Amino acid sequence: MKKPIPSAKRSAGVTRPRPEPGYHHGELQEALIAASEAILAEQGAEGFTLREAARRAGVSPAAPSHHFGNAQGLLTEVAIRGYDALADALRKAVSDKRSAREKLHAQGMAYVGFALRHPGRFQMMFANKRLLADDARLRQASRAAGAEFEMVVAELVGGTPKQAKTAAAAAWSTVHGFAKLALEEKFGSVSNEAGRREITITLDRILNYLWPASGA
Amino acid sequence: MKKPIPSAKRSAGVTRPRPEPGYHHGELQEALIAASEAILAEQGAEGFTLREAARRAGVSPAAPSHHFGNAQGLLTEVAIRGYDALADALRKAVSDKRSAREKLHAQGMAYVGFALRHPGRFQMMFANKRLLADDARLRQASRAAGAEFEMVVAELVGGTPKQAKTAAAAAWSTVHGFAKLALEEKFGSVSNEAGRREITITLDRILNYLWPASGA
DNA sequence: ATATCTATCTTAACAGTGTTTAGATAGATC
DNA sequence: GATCTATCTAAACACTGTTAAGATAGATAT
Repeated sequence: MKKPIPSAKRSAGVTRPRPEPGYHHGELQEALIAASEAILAEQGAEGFTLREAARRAGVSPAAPSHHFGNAQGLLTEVAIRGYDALADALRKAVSDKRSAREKLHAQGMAYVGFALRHPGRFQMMFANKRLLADDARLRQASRAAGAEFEMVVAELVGGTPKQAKTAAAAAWSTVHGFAKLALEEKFGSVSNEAGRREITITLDRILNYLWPASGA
Repeated sequence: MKKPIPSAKRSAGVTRPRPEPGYHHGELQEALIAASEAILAEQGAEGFTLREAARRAGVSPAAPSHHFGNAQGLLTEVAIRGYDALADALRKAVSDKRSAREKLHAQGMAYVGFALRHPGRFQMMFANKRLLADDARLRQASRAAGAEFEMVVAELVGGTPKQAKTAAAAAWSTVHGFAKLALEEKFGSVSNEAGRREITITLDRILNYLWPASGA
């Protein structure tokens, strides 16, 4: 009758001693998220179903609703982790780079690399209608990933904050558009390693064209 | 038993005299495509269902299969018309422009304008998994729209064909990414006219930043 | 230790989806 | 006017997400 949806009571104070399944699963939230990510990795964003996620976690189709409300709630959690992973990748990409231009270049490559390596997750992260688009944590995670871009771009272009914001939007649009078009096979096959390597080369050329060494 | 799927017997030689509904609809293909486009306009890409399209056309859920095979077939036809409309918009955008830079700028604005004015259709055009991605006519229509870009970019950059292709991919990626991110509300609300106008201004700035008046 | 309480999960059902099969109907052809 | 063929319907199937009601297990309190 009541719909509790605690959704974040798991790590409250003391550690849980019994993590393994019984009637009470114990780790259902994590199991459902892991199952969802596995489906996205295997079948892509269109292949996800709530029932399949429940099946893989070994519970009934109704079980997820107690933890996530509905499918959107579960996918929102998956998307948040996706944005966190993306932000990590963008952060790692700049770690060993000197110039701002090198950093931006590396971030662009890392962004598309993430999309090509995790297409299902990536597509779901930007499938607003399948997520709780107004969720505060989701918006924060998305913003945090975008901030990684803005920092590097601000270093590159200098200028006013407005100019920096414009340049950041430009960089994000370019790599995001390239990733999306690549995943829709507009630049050739993406299902084999050879195709992905060629696409990577194309991206490299695009970034060098738009942000040449001489500076903009 | 047999699955005919004529799919293009409509305008074969003589004109059809009786276009209005009976048991034989007469114009079911067009009616289904129109219904689908209406759904996409009203509900977006996620709102489309084959049964709803059939409902609007006044036929049973099984009727579309005789003309389009399945939902992918119908949506492929819708996507083809979408690409045709997009190519038209890109063509019209350059018609009154002088310099190559003006043309590219106008095309970019037109591309995003199309996406913002027809979000459902636009999203469906790039939802490969919901279409017959290998359909020859679909690929041709998509290529034709892309060619509008390549022509203008070749005029702008000159250089080798490879350089032109890189530049075209860069331009397409940027405007496509911007459109996609805008539709996912990453640049603010897009549901009201004020929001759309601000987004248009942002795009204008991005294009001026990436392709400045001084030339590249 | 026993009873109670509460979170967790199941069973069952509902309305909806895309697709297939078999059959009915209407328009065109001979 | 009979036959033929394209077109559409009716019914069924296996799915989907979600909800309501009830069972169970673990924790808490007595």
